[in-house]
Order: sequence, then C-alpha cells, then structure tokens
Amino acid sequence: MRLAELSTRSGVSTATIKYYLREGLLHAGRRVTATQAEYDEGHLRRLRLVRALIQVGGIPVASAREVLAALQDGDLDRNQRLGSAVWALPHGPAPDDDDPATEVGRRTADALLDRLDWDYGPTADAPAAPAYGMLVTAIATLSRLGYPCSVEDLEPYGRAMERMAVSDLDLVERYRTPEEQVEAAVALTVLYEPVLLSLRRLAQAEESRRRFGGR
Amino acid sequence: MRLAELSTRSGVSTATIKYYLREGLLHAGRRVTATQAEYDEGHLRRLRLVRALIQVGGIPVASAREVLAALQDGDLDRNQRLGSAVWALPHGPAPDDDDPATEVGRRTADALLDRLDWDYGPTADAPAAPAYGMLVTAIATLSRLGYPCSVEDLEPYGRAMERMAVSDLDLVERYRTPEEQVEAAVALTVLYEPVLLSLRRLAQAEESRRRFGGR
DNA sequence: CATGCTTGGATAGTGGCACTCCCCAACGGG
DNA sequence: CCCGTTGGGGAGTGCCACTATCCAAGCATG
Repeated sequence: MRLAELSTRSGVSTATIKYYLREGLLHAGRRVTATQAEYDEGHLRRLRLVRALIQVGGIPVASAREVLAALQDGDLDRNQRLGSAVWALPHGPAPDDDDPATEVGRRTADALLDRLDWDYGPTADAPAAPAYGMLVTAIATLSRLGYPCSVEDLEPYGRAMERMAVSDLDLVERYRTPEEQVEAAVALTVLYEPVLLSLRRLAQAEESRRRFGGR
Repeated sequence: MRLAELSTRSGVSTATIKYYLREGLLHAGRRVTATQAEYDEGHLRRLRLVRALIQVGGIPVASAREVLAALQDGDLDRNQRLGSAVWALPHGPAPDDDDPATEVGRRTADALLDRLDWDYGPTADAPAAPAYGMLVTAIATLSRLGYPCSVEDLEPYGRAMERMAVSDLDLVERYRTPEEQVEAAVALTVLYEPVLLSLRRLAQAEESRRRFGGR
C-alpha cells in the first residue's frame, strides 16, 4: 500500500508517518520507483504499536525508538531483549545522592528487594536497573515530604506486583515465537500501566466514598 | 525568610520559585516593604510538594495548580476535595468514539466495574470520572493491537487495587485534620504511582529471569 | 548621605519536543 | 502530453517548563 493508504488505515497523518520514518520508529517501505514506496501490514502493525506507546503509554519518541530497536535486536536472546526494551522506558529523574533523603530511599528499597527475594538492585558486577533508581527516588521523595513508607508498608505492594508479573508472563507465553513474545511483553508492560493507575484511582474513589460518604 | 533562603532550603532556583508564584502554585509571601516579602515554613512545605508532584509524579504545572486549588477549596467537604484533586490529575487522551475498539473498551470497563461492584462509571446524573475514560482508552488500545483483555484478566488487577486503596486510606486516616488528610491523599496517590510502576517492572524482570534464565 | 550590592516583580527569551507545513522533483492515469 | 498525486526533506509552529535580563526599590556600609 502507499503512504496515503497507510495513513487512512492507521488514522495517523502522512506528515506524522514521515516524521516517524525519519526518526527511525518505522522502517522504510520497499522502494518501487525513485519517488514511491510500498508499505505492508507489518508497517501498519508497527505504526499502531508506536502510536499506542506514544499516545496511550505517554513515552517520548526517542524512548520509543530505543524500545523498538531492542525488540528486534537479533544479537540478544529473549530475556535480554525484554530487559533492554524495558530498560529503555522512561524512568524519571535519577536519585540525587546529595540529598540525605536519598539515603533513606536506598536503604528502604534494598531492604524491600531483599525481603521480596528479588535481585535487581545494584550489585558488584551489574548496574542497577533503571526501575531501581525510580523506586529509590520515589521513596526518597515521600520521606522528604514527611510521608515515610516502611518496608512493611511496601511489601504488600511488592507481593501484588509479583502476582501481576506472573499473570503478565503467562499471557506472554501464550505467544509462540520469541518476536511475538517480546512485542507482547513490551505492549503489556506499557499499556497495562494506565490500566493499573486508572483502576487504582477508581478504587480509591470508591473506598473514599465508602468511608467518608457521598459521591 | 526571604526568597533567596526559600530557594537554598528547597533547592529550587529563585527564578523557578518566581515562576511558580506567577503560575499560582505558591501563594505570595507576606509583603514587608514595596519590594520585599517574607516566606514561612508553609511556603517551604508547599514548594516541596509542588516539586514532588511535578518532578517525581511527572504532572504538568497547569494540572498541579488545579490539584492544589482543590486541596484548599473551603467550600468542599473532605471527600469532594479529594475527588476534585484526583479529578484534576492528567489522564491521557479521551476515548475516541469514532474508533470501534472504543466500544469494546467501554463494554469491558463497564462489565469490570460491575463485577468489582464499584460505581464510578458513567451514570444518568453524574459524568464519568476521568480515570474511567483512561481505563476505556487503555483497554481499547490493547484490543486494537490484538491483545484482548477480558474482564477475567482484569478482575484480579482490580481486586489488588482495591486492597491497595484500603491501605492507602488507612494511611490517610492516620492524619488528624481534613487538610492534612487531603494533602496526604494527593501526595500518596501521585507519588505511589512511580513506586507501583517500578515494583511492577522489577517484578517482571525477576519473573522473566526465573522463567527464561540468565540475568 | 553616597555607594554599591541584594531583592522582588515583570517581560522576554531559550531549548526541547512532537509534530506540521511547504516545496520540489518524479510519477502516472486520462 | 499534462496535471494532479506521491514521497522526501528541511524549515517552521505551538506548547511547555523554565531561565535570563532589566528595573526600581531596599539595606548596609563607610
């Protein structure tokens, strides 16, 4: 199909598609002549994924490019590809080690990961995952504002996420090829985030209504 | 204290503080002379909250202003204030009703909220909560990409969020005054989001490692 | 009281990001 | 042959979160 058809079928303007082509989020179509190119269903599928990551998942174009590059890096195995894709997702400001609250955050995070028996914190031979820094920063910020969150407060959240991860991976394993699995993992990681956050806000509203009354 | 001291104590540049004052995120200091103003601990506290919401919570300045305005709206009771504060948080693009996938999303969301026995969906007399639209959009996007998520898939996530909401509200009720409670609720809603998301990513990495091996 | 630094307020400018507009040369159907 | 359409590419736009500059009014010191 031509660019114009890719545009109407995806609902993305040709200008934006050309922008994504330039930015490397979409690979070029098969060149038919010097001035025309042919796109296929793969392009349409990829374009829909890109839009979903950017618009619904809210991730920046540059991060999306890295995530997608990791998806199809033939040099990596399945677990590594998944790791580097998630690694490329935005993860907020790094912990500020000049701030004393960061020390609290780091200790709490380490104790929590230890309690949960996960091993993605910093070690001698591997750098900490970006999500680890994100966790430290968030705990530090809460403590700076005077809302301490202890390991005991956090452990149930960790356990809940552990159960979700199991069902996420179950879902991923329904797909046969590693390519499909890695793409599914990325899509589920990013697109379940708004699902979780909206459910949390709805649950809070519901619980607040139950406790404090009214609507 | 003077603006300069507020700046050093908060770690925020005077230029940025002046910007927040202009944008109404921080109320003006007590005017001492025509060209000098005095700030207090309340300003420092508010400034730290603003920075946390914007930098760690990632919410835009305009949304932060609305959230903070809701916090101190004396005309509302506790539940309403909490509701309108959370209402003002960013919630992504609204569902696109021209897209057939939105219909799927809406039906799934309605069935889910019904199953969970929550009542924050759209009704005859009240508009849907923004988080409802966020949920519909996310489910619709997943289904458009070919990742259907059924009510059965989502219910456990909803239940998990229900339990989190209970412990969130328990934490909020530790505070005595309604002002403190509402501020705590907003801070916990926003700042636990990165905690949850980072724990989820770490849990996924851990589970992926367990299933697929390696590190 | 003169001088020179600081303070707070206002206005304009900066850099990054995600597009979006416009032009051009090359097709290609009638 | 000719005129509308296509793809490529660079420049421009609008928004956002600051940030730099300017100015008049303090205050501090000699």
